[in-house]
Amino acid sequence: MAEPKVDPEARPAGTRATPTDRGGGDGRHRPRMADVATVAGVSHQTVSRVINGSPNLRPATRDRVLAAINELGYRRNPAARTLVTRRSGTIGVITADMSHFGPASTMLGLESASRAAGYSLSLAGLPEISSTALRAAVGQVLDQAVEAVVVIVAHQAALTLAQSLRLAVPLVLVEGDLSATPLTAGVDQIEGARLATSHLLDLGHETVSHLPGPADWLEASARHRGWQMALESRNRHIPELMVQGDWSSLSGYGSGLAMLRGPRPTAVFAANDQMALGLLRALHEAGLRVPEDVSVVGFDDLPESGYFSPPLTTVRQDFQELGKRAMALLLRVLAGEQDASVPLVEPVLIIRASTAAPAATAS
Amino acid sequence: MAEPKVDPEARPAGTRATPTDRGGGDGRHRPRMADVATVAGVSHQTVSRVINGSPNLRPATRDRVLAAINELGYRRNPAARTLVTRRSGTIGVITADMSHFGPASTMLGLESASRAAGYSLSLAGLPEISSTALRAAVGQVLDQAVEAVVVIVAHQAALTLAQSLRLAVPLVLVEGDLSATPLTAGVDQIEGARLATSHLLDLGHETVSHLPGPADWLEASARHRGWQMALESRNRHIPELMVQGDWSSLSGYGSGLAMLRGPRPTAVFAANDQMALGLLRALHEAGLRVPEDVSVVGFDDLPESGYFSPPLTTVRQDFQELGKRAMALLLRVLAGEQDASVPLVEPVLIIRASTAAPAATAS
DNA sequence: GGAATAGGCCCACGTTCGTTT
DNA sequence: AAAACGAACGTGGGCCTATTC
Repeated sequence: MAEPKVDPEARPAGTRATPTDRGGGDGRHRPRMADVATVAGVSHQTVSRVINGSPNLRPATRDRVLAAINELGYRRNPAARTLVTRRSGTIGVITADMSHFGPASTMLGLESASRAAGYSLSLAGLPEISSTALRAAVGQVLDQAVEAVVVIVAHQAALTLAQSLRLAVPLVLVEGDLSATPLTAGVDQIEGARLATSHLLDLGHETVSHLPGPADWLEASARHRGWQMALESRNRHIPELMVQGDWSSLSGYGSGLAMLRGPRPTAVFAANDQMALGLLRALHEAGLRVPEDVSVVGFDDLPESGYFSPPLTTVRQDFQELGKRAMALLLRVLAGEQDASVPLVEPVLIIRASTAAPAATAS
Repeated sequence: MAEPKVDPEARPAGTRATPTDRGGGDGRHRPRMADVATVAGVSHQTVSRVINGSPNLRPATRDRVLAAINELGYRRNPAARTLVTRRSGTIGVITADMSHFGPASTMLGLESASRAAGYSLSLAGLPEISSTALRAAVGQVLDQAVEAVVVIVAHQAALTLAQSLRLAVPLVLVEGDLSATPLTAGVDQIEGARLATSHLLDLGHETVSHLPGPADWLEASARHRGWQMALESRNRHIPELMVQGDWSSLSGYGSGLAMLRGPRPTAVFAANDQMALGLLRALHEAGLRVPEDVSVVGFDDLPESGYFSPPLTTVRQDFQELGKRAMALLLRVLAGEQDASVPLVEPVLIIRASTAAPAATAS
């Protein structure tokens, strides 16, 4: 285990501060409760009472203590506090790639919700998606004595781990599926995929092709299922899947090129906006017009998606709300609620210019 | 100050665990060092020595302790450790909008670098960009007893705060300017803007218009300056600024529309890729071709930018590298280096299809 | 003069460090 | 040389005493 390699205080390494070092309240060290007590002329326990809002306090005393706190710039020591209360007030967050819009926005929602609840966040990233890396990340946050763990990695490996791991603290998985894991917050991916597919069907398309995301990501498989269910419920032919993407625009582009070598679909539902963008590009380069020749629907509604060429019809998920729900779920579990759960976030279809009725068939 | 509202342990509120509660090593509680010691038949100090790799240890003892640690699943208590060592091993990270690609990627780099150095990250988000919110966020991480603070908010307000604040711990500002703040890591924005502008000039454009970002963001003003310097150094006319954007595609679109009402430039340097995208959209809707009628350069190189219509010529910044440099800088400062600094990250021009020589002028 | 009310004292939390055996 | 002892980090909780009306 790597250790911090440096000492933040200018004291020579190995030297310990002796009690006389601090000289009873001079400005050299971080003041502690006792220093405040001295200045206010009370005991440190009274300072503690003031800070924690005990009701039995003479206003004059409280004011004196508050003034002393202010004067010294006192902040309580979270380590000492954690030690005695056995509560760290910290939640561990594990994320795979926070440079992506979805997870990053989820973290944003999580952060504001956690702060509102008085918790702080300790972060752990995943250098790669693997069971080992996940395990290491869990260990990393556990070493921070977190009171709970949130995993924003909607990957099969994370699901498996969540199911197998027996932690002393609750673990919430942020994913988009109604899976078998007890603690889950997510967006209703299946409904989102249905929305997208039905929209295209409603426009008059005979059927809809699907550009799937990586199969081991839970959102990808859920969207795949939703697409399939939407077609089945209307008794439509289920086209062969397009070449599976990896969420990136490049893979969407590649899948689009591959698609163009076969019979051309009139409508495509791409598993996310990035891949949809790559697909748009491939279609454009092939001289096909969107939506006249091919309609395209994405998923996510990136901030940029409304400015693609053409502006992309897509399914919006409210990631920030997702983060908030995950936190709400956690709070309930921490409060002791047995079978706590939160409803899935409902996705919304955003209709723009990349979808239209198919050109008159075989006319 | 909001407090965590719940108790993670299933113990009734208000009840304290008495020493007999834990029953000397049963599985009910998080084991402590003393439990390990009991199992291994040594004192708890010896366990500490094993964990901290003290040289004076009989191998047999070490093995026994290690076995006990394993058997009990012992993890040391960071609070107790922090209390006595006066080191939290935690760095506070303040970010304004981590759902954006830049800051999020920077955090990614920061996270991996900090973990490698044995530090963990404590996160604080900004509900809004303001001096007050910044101050609150700093307070929030300070309440975590962080050993240092990284501010990923390249805003004027953050710069001002960083200069005025006298913290007991170092504060590194991640921004893109060679400003007067002592502790800074950044990408060379001026050079990036120069790269973009010169590229357009080299293609034969008489001059280059600029779609600026919000003036109170340091990157925006640096890019503005870089653009201006590039034109000046070649004695080119400096066109009036386009309507200032707010980094969003929408604002780029709006600025584009406004531009089309005046004399049309042949080349535009947009302060980021999102605004460039909005501009592309506005140009497209006006029936103008890019790059034939207007050349456009962006800044950032989003993962999507290569798939815009047309693929966007832009200036790439390596955000992850930026995060790593910020961390490297911090480590040096924490190690006591007086005038520590790290070189700016060099941006790279990525030439794609949105730039070309101007159409023959006044032919 | 008995009940509130205000505030002090002791201890424990789980580590690490200097000293001693 | 190897390991135990004792103390200390700064806070919060239980308990108890000294005020106050």
